[in-house]
Amino acid sequence: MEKKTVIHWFRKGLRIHDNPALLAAIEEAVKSSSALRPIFILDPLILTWMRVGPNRWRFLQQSLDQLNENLTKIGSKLYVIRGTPENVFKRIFKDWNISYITYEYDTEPYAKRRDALIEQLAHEANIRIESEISHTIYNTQLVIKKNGGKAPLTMQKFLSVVDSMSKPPIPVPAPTKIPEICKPTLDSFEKENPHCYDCPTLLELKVNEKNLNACKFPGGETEALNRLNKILLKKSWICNFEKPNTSSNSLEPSTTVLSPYLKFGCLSSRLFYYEINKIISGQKHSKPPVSLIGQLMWREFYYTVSSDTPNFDKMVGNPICCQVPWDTNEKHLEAWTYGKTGYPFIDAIMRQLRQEGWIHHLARHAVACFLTRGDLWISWEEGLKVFDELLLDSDWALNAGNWMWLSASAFFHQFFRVYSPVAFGKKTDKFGDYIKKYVPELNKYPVDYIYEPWKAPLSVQTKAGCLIGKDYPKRIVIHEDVYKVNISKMSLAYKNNKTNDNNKQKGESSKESEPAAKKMKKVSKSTNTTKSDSKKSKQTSLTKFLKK
DNA sequence: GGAGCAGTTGGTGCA
DNA sequence: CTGCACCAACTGCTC
Repeated sequence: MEKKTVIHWFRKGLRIHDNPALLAAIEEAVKSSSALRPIFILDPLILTWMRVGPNRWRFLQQSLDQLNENLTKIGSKLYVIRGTPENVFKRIFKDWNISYITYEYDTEPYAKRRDALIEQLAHEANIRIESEISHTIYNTQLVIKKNGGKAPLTMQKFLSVVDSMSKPPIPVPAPTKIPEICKPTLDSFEKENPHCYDCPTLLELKVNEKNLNACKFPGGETEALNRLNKILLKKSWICNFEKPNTSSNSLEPSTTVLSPYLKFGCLSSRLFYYEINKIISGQKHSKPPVSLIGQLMWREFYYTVSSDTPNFDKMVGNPICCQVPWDTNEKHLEAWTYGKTGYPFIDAIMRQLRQEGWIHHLARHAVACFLTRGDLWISWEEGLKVFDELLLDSDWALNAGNWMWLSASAFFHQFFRVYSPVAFGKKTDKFGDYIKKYVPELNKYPVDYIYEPWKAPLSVQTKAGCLIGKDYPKRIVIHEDVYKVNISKMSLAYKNNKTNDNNKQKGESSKESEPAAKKMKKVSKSTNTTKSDSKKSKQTSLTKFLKK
């Protein structure tokens, strides 16, 4: 009989620092003189259905490599096991004589289902299983409890709730040397194939290295800590940080780019939180929601709301999401996705996203507004899918939450504030250097036309070697026309939502009211000017009110 | 229950 | 260059 084995199961949390579940596993292994096997499960099926672009596969591959390195340094290693979690556990329950399993708690619905299944299996096999909270700074369930059983739906409310709670747990140190006695022997698979638990290569992850761009943000815990430590040196920058004042289109990132490391858990959000707090305490400093701590609080906020909201990543069946009759337009969606809208600022952002896997938060605002309520009137769920594929930091809760925010579907409601695909970028890059970098076909354009190349006279276009409509697309919509129509469509969607909500509350059948989508089509044809339309709607709501 | 205010990050035009 | 009113007018929260 194989000697007893203790498992720590890595999923997110790809680090050894501030990893309480890993520490618990080590402690148990030492105490019971068991073998310690830290594992990561690589499900080959996921390679076929998950929306993960090559940049993020590379980031994961690098993160696993560094995790294995860091585990090796303390006398262990990472066992990467191929298969579905269910099949993998069924097999190792038998082969490894497992007595105890630990993992980091995960709030995502997919993860909750997965973990419930494994907990059930462990229970049936009489194996102890324990999870620790360390992906978020706060325990999301406690935040919800403190707020009366519901997730706070505004940032201010969230901040007041966490302020009234006790300070979050202090990060735990990384483990040091693991005793020899906890070293596992080779199992029968390893005897046949000594490399069967090795970290995956890019080839195994079906990434064609030839298609990859230069790696700007390498994955892994060591990279994460190096990046954090460099930032921590900039004390006055940290104290003065205000997100809205950072640039969406500088040639090098104007923010920390720690998000991919937080997403995979290469960096502990609690460590980041405590290190920043150390620096700002006793100093004059910016405050949430715009400060660096505020950025972490936004992450907590979305994690908390998403854990408490059904269908959080969808419009239909999502109780906090405004139901909007978005259009489908394959051509426009494709133009947006590949950076061919004819708006250089928008296209530069979308191309940077595809190449590098990271774009500034405000750049995300500009393209998200453009896709949804601003210009194209396409569902935020389509944008979410593209971001999910291409972002290194794509995080289920944050991605859906921010898409709802930008499309004014939840959290944010001032839908009449629309980003201009021309004016917004000019504020921080008046010469268009960012555009020239990512949309190189325009790099000979004079500064007067770089944001609006369709305005360039033919002679200028010829001289710059780039004809609009041939070498660079003609803009696919006229922003100054469509955004006004879209504002009034949004206004109507809000009104319909309100009536539907009221009907629901009264317990009336919603079938009686005309479906929102039908109403919308009628109106969008007749909306020429915002003024007359909104006056009309004001009147109708007033008469309705008087009739009551 | 209604008024008033605030809400991480809009754009434009004018003083 | 900065500050401000205006655009038309949203929701959630507080009092």
